[in-house]
Amino acid sequence: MARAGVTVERLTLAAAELADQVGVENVTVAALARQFGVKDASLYFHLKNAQELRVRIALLALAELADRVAAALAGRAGKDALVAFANAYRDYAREHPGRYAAMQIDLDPETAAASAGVRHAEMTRAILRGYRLSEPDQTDAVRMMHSTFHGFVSLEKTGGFRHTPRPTDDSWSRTLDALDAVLTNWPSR
Amino acid sequence: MARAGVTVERLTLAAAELADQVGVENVTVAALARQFGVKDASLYFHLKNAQELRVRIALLALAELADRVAAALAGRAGKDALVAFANAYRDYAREHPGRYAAMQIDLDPETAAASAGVRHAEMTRAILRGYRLSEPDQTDAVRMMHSTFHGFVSLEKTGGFRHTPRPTDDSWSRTLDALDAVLTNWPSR
DNA sequence: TTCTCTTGCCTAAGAGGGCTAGGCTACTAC
DNA sequence: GTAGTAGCCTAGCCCTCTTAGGCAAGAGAA
Repeated sequence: MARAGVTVERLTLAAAELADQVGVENVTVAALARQFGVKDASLYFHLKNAQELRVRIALLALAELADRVAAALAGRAGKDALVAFANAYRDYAREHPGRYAAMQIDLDPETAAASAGVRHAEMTRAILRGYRLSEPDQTDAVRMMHSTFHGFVSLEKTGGFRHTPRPTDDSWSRTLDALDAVLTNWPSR
Repeated sequence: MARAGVTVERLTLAAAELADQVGVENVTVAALARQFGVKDASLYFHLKNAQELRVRIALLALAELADRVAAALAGRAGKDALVAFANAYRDYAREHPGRYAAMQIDLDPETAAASAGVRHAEMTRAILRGYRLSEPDQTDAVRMMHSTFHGFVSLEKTGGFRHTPRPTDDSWSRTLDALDAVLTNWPSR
């Protein structure tokens, strides 16, 4: 009997691709086992449980996204950097809806701290250097920025913007303009 | 044999409460049946399938949220209205995490059009009357506003802000300040 | 009251998925 | 070559979703 050669890495990658195709909620241990030509029970040698699969997809996605963002930010500053970051973020979410959805699951604190989410947060702060904000304004601005990106992408995906004919791409770029404007002129108390 | 007195309304309400307690993904036909002292199969007399349950939770939540927002907006205008809307939205999401999560599922177009989401959208536009924006700026602004609210609430819930000590309430109110500022001075092309 | 029809529940049963326990086998290291 | 372990298997349990078919309670008509 030849071995199937299952590894956690291969499982995670296959799970991520499955997630993009059918949604995270449909990423099942059984489906993966079929894909690898192996029985479901066998996968529990590599995984603690089905939840671990989703967590691993999330961590993979966080790392991939961080890489993309890093590449997009290289050599840019100010609004240029903002737009590049935003587009990298949105593009990733659209290309990988399942991976993106997995990112939203609640990671336990230690896992989150060890994840690429940290790199992500650092880069977000890096963008704001161009806008010369000091604490705590910087934290507030980071949170607003992240909220705007995530909210937009998320609503766009679930069809929240469907009832108005205006192209979402247009609204997106105007939202980035607005974000740039408010960061440039952050309201002081 | 006394009848259990199951109705779609009672089912939906129980499902919504269950969702708030254990999450939408754990709202199961079987669990509801247990709660009503009835066999699972019996519920299919009232429901088409398990998905319908989640849709009904979503519709209930949309209606409840629309009511809350309407109440919050009464007699307010400008930034006052913006803040009232935002807080009503966030409070609802925090009090009813399961219902809120259910709201994010993808409703098919006709269902969505018949839902209270429409009322919601109208009220959002009503806020913007105070800021005197004309189309298409108004649509862009509505989308940005909604994105910010949803994004913030969503990230707050999944722990996305946990790595920074700053109280999220503070970031929230500063975000609203910023939103007010950018709406007041919407960047023209 | 009695008959009838509909409504609301039931049992039975199959298809999946999650997961554990225990066993066999192929490779690895000595 | 042998011991040990890593990688897979079968069997089996529980849970959920869903369909099919049956029976009884209650409402309305005769």
